[in-house]
Amino acid sequence: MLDIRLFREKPDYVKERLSTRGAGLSSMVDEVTSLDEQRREAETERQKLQGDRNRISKEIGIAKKKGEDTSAIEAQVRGIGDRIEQIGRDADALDVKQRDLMLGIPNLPHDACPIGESAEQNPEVKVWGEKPSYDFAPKDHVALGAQHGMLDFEAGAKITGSAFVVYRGAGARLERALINFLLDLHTTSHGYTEVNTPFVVKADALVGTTQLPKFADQVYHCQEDDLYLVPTAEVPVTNLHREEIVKLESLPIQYAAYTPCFRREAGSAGLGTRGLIRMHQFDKVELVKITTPETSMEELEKLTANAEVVLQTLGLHYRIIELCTGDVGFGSSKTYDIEVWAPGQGTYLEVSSCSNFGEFQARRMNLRYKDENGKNRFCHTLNGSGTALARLFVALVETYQQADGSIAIPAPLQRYFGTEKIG
RNA sequence: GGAGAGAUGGCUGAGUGGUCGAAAGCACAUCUUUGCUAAAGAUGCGUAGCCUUUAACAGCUACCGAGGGUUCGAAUCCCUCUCUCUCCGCCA
Repeated sequence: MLDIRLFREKPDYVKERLSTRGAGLSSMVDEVTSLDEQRREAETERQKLQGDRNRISKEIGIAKKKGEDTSAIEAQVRGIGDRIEQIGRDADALDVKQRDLMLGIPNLPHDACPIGESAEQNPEVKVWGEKPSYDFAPKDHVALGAQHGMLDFEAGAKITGSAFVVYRGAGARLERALINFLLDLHTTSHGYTEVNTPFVVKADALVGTTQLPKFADQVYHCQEDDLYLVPTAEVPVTNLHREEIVKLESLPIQYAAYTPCFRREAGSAGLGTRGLIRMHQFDKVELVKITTPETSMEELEKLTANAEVVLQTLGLHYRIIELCTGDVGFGSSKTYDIEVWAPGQGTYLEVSSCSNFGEFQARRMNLRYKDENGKNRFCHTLNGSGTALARLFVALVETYQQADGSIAIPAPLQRYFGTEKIG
């Protein structure tokens, strides 16, 4: 959520920034400011009447002690009470309306975020390694998965539905090895604290990290208990500190967490992809940082670098693109996407999206810290995948397939997996 | 799932309809004093919003787990919910 004061004081700036995301957003600014004016007018009136009531009610108490008759003055206060209720209803309604509107307005892209209209304009900012070449026709992970009995899409469809998979044998073991490898890497080499959270959360948590209310159709909801399956560990982990005032000395707070991620992918009918690329459930190790406003941009660079180490250690070719203003996510002010090369697909796959949300999420979840002057200020929050598992699995098996059909396991992963190759 | 108890400011803990945003203690901050590494005294010490303002101060409003209700007036009475603790049941 954005700061309402920014709308009052610099409406043109807010409009200008929002318009870099796309047309149509800047008109919301005028809607907010006019609503805000009405709301405050009603609020001020209500508060003035409440003051009257408080004052006169006290007088009644004093008069009663003296044994005086107070029926006339009581009637007067009753009248005030009625007006408070009327005006209060207006004020509350305007307040809800304003909040709903504000929750639907995306974050302002940072000045450092490149201007652009769509994904085509995302600049490539880094390339690491090279596309591997093969003297045979590389297979894709679906074929390799079937060949080694690692991936069973039919079983996933049978017990749950399409876009769910069953990992078997070496596949299940590889998935588990990768999770352990990633958690160990980030906790021992990069200073993150491992957390293991619930995989279901309440609505407030999703509002805090911006999945609700706008993207309600993308999350699985358990109606009976009003709980949601996490679409990413970002949700439970960032919300760990919601409604807290954290100590300045504790910043930056850095967490690494493994969770499965559940996404309805509504709107992407058939999901349009083969294999593991786009599933309703996939594993992911997520990195989350809570920082001061002054350090968040440099922490974004570090976070991205931490995620890159994963691919470097595994020897996987990747590139980094920076999302332009027209493509950057709803809550983000600046985002890097890391895309790994998958030879069997002949394409890059997004395995990590590293974002600085500024105070956008912190404001929604009321996450603050006390600064040097003892003043409460909103923290900045960041997160990035470190990395998504399913696509990492894809890149790994497709990259390391051998002419004889076997799959080599990169050296750093061998102690987690147990052997040097599959097949 | 059943029975009972509870939820008050950073912490402990008073307060059962009227000058209560809330006693007291602890902790913390500043100052003073004695002096020596501890003690005494004074003052201050919640959050958010509104109004005003260059800014601050002052003022006003709301907040005593959450949401409703009763009342001229609610931390205090009533209802619903959430969470915590104890006992019983069930259970990996």
